[in-house]
Amino acid sequence: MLTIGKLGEAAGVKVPTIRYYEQIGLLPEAERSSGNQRLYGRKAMERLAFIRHARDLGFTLEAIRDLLSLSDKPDQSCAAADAIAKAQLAEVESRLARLTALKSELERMVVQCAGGKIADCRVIEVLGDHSLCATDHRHPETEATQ
Amino acid sequence: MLTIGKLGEAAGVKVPTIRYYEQIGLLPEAERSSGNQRLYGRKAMERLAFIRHARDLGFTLEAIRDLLSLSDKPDQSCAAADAIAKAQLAEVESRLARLTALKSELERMVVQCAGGKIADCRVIEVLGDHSLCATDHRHPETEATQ
DNA sequence: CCTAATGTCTCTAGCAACTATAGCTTCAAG
DNA sequence: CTTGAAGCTATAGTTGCTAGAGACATTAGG
Repeated sequence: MLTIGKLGEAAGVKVPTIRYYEQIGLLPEAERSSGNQRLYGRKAMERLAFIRHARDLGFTLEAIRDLLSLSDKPDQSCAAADAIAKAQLAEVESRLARLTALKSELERMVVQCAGGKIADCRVIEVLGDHSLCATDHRHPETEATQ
Repeated sequence: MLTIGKLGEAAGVKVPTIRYYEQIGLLPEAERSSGNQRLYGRKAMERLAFIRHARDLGFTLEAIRDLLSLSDKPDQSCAAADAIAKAQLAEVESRLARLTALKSELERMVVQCAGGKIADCRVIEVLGDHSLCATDHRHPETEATQ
């Protein structure tokens, strides 16, 4: 049985994060030692590794919750799991497309900066006037962050 | 003079977001009508467009704050603005690299899902076992998992 | 066996960057 | 003059953690 610190180290997840996952019900309540410290076995370890890997792939905690509840029902069709993964793939592809456009605009901005005064700075100018920008970000509902 | 709703529509920014920007000092306090409603002129419109465009490019509000204060000093060197833009470009490039890796792993997961039962589902399996995954995310030092 | 240094406990609050709700007041159209 | 949309303030919620305070548990060294 591992204490929370060892588990975190093994899974690459910080201790407060593990407690947070328990709090929101992603991990079951851990067993406790006589001194009230959390103890984890192999099952908890695997579940945490699953969560972390899915987080690394950008799945939201909600999606992970769904995937975990699916993985508890091995006899059902995996269509739902497939759908979640496909949605995630679509999300990643759209972010990728947006980021690629962003990158080229930023590159143009940076290259054009001749190192003079602010008044002549292309960075400021391009940001101030959307029409100087080739790319169209008219209604991006998706976040650029994360 | 525009009301907040018109301004928001013109700039593609939601009304509560404009009030939020004012609250955190990104926009100056707006003039008010006799009935206490905010009124905006061309200068506010340009400033909001600048913010919006920079947000679209993924700049944080802090970076935008810096860029705005730079743009108010047209005689200074634009090295600082250039540095902010370069940092943003580096950030975008690193996200891009990560997302590209993510995309290929998700694609593999989805393609391999044969549409059977959860017990055989590659999506669940790959998520549960990091060693099934070629790409190495986020914790290269802790991941001797093999 | 005692002590000091970690590790763990709970609880609360904070971060970005908004978004939503409630309960008002003001404004423009008919 | 009335009605409905749009505005106002203030507060709280969102996601996925992270940081801090103050108290208890465990462990390594002397």
